Amino acid sequence: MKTDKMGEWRRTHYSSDVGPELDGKEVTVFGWVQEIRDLGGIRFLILQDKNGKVQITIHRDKADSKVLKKAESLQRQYSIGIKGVVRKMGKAPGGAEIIPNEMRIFGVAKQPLPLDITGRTRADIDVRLDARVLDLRREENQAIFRVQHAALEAARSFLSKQGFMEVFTPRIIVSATEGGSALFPVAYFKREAFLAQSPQLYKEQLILDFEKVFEIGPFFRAEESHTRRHLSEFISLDIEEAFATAEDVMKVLEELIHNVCKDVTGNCGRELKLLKHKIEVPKTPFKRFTYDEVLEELEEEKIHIPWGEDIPTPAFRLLGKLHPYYYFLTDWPTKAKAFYIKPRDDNPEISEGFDLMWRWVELSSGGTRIHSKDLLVKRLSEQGLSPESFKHHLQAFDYGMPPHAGWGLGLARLVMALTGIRNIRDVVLFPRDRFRLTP
RNA sequence: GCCCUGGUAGUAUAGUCCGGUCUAGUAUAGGCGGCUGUCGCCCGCCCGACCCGGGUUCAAAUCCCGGCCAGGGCGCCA
Repeated sequence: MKTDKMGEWRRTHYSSDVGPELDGKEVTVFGWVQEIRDLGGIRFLILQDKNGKVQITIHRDKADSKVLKKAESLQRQYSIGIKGVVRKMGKAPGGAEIIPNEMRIFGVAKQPLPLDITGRTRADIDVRLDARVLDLRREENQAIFRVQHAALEAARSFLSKQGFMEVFTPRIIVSATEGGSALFPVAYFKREAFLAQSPQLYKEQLILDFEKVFEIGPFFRAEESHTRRHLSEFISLDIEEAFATAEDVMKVLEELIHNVCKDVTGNCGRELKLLKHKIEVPKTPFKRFTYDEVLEELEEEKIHIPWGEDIPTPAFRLLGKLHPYYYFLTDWPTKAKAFYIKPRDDNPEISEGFDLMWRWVELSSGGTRIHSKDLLVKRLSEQGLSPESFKHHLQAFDYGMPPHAGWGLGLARLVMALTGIRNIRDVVLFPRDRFRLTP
């Protein structure tokens, strides 16, 4: 099919701008055909753009013959332009519609589409992800990413006001020595390198110069996990602060969450309505439970966890039922935390590490860091890591490393909390998991 | 890596337990036709499917075995 050129046409209004107050005004709108309702003598097109939908109405006996002919050739998902006159009309959605004088077809769409873009016939997530750009036509899906955008804006603005500076650390790193989760190897010229699993070491080094830094970026973990809250590639929001303790950065974190919730609630009314989700803006300070308190609580529920062990997922699910809000878990056993988390001075068995939970999901994890080189080297060895392979990191500790603390927050998990979406794949545009590498 | 569940038109499902009634039903999308106020428009007609391989049986969408794929869960996830 022959398509039209955009030519000199430029959009004058978005769908959301078209209302009864524009009655009689000529407008140019661009967008995609979401639905066609042909009643014979009258034909309704629902035109969708990034802001919403507007109805285009074509009367068979009144419309220009060229417009009529084009209208008859339209199909779902064609991208088109309409130049027409707004008419106040109580019977139209939003109280107004556009009567076209001219129509241009820019892009056609193969029929039938691989899934229902109106969302009435629901498709499985696998089918939806295979046709992700079409899946993202659905307004609820677009709403998720607008919420994410608002959350990011709120977080950036909050952190900047608190004196944090945004930085970027390398995604390509030299060795897999950070311990813990598996890394993806990459061919780096003639050497082997790895994709970074976190900015941890770099952000710690940078507080020596900038004191308060934050980073928002993708990280990679080659885990075997296949759950609704894990991906191989995820966006992490990290901060690190000099001359600070766990309690200090927990305050930053809870204030950040509070601000994000407040801003998203204020700015994303339409999106939250589309998602049928209400955000309860959490009051600060958040509740804090110690590891020991949680173990006791679980004991009452007949779940026994030996002291020092990590808390298994089913136990976390139960905790989420008991505490359906944002809360901190503190005083973790040192051996359950990473090598760089500082043991308490009065009891080295217990660390100054913490987790921020939302119900049963771990949103963030952080703590006071070790700033003594000797202790850090000792902890590395205890965890079976070689201090030699950390020499570039350790050099920072020779140059006046101050006490410091920080945390990392999983963006997609936060968006899940903000939208009520239960599968992390739904809140990532093109998710990468153990089995999915396309599209 | 382990466990559970599933795989039927473009999409979503019924049928599977208890083999024959299935020439595989329904909705939606798509095609054709009709309809001047729809907003999940409506009405009529049409197109379109049992994941792959093997086995059992007179007979397999249905039972068995293997494979592939998917979903969920667990472990793992500094």
